[in-house]
Amino acid sequence: MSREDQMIEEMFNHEGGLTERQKKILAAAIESFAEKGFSATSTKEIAQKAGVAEGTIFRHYKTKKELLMSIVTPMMIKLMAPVIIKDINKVLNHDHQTFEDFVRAMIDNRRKFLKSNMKIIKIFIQEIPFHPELKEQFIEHVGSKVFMRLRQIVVYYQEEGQIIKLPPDTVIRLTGSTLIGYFVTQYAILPNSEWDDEAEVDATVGFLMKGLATGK
Amino acid sequence: MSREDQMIEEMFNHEGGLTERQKKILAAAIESFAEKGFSATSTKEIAQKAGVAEGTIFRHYKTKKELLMSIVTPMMIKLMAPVIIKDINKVLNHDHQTFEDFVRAMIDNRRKFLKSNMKIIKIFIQEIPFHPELKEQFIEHVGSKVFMRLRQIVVYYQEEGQIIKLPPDTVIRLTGSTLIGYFVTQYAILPNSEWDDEAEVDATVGFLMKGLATGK
DNA sequence: AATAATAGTGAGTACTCACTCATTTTTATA
DNA sequence: TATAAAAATGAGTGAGTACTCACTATTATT
Repeated sequence: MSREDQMIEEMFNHEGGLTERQKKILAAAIESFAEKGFSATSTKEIAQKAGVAEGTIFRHYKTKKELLMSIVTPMMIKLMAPVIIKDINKVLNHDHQTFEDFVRAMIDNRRKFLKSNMKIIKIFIQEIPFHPELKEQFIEHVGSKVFMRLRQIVVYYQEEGQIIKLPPDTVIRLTGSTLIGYFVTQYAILPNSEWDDEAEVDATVGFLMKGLATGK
Repeated sequence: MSREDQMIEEMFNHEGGLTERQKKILAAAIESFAEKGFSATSTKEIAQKAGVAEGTIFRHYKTKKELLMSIVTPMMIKLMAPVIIKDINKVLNHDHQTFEDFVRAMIDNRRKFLKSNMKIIKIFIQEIPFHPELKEQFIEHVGSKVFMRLRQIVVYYQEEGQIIKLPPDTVIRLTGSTLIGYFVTQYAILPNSEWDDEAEVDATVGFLMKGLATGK
């Protein structure tokens, strides 16, 4: 395990050092922030939902905003970790022979992440416009590192002749748009409707592959 | 001009019957809601920015929320109007010979709409998660009508043999994801960066066309 | 068992919130 | 120009707001 891997492992387990009450506060805050938004949620409400005195919240988090950040920041670490550790290695080790293999693996991987972090991701997206630090943190963590790796991956498959030689950033944008659109439709727009997932995944991946096929 | 067209015209000009002070209040509210969010904006702040007494706001709008709705609702009418009136007719009149012509016209059309309604659209997107009525209104106006028309358009080009015969809703999703991704990248993610728009539009449209090409 | 350190409490603080209403200012009508 | 109607005002209202702090309960250390 590399030094970088260890760093990330530590960041993951950072949540381990939480008291029982702290966990309750976090759970209550996640619930309320996701539902009503940061601004419209009162600390009194969080305390009640957590079954804790209001003062207890401020013993652990200096401000309400610090509570928000302690929910959202670790999620960003989680967001980037698998991309820069596992998937990139699989590509470089030729575990994913085709770009399609890679995309399908990404879909699986990101779906799991989405499902187990729905509420926190919701909070993150909802609050990004109002807290510039969030965007900055995101660029710092995800933007620089993940993007760099994704560029490498794209260039790799381009040089293999599997996908069109557009600028890598453009390829990432087109692929990202398509996959995010797939997830948003399934989980945000039509969360309760009938949805033939196998067919939709096939259509989406098929569309992507044809759209990015080499011009030859 | 059909009865439906007239209805929409009326809805458009609904803004006409506004006093000078009302316009100032709306402008101030749009500014603050877009920047800080609905919940974090106080009526006092809006009044000050508009150069108006706080009571004046409540003479025209019973509640702060009614003020929000009076900003956001007309925008939804504007959003759907051009789609259901102009573009659909052009398609049915064979003004857009190819699906590519249609997509490019849509990009132009929606870009103009976006540019002249940036802040209100920002407010709408930011507040949707916290006000279920907004989502319901959106489905009622945009969802039902616009979607129906888009389905017709897709079926038309499918029967012409220009695009693949996936379920129309899937085609709309893939096209929508691609175009929304293009706009979001340009205006929300990289609003200050260098961006070769001609190249990006060509890449995006090219990707779409190849991705949706018939399998023949 | 005594002491120290940490965690938890909830009433209290100064302040802000959306909204009201009696009063004043502006506009329309005669 | 006098009178009625409409619009605008801003001090006032009670109900919150995030956050503090003197105090109590619990846990760890000697």
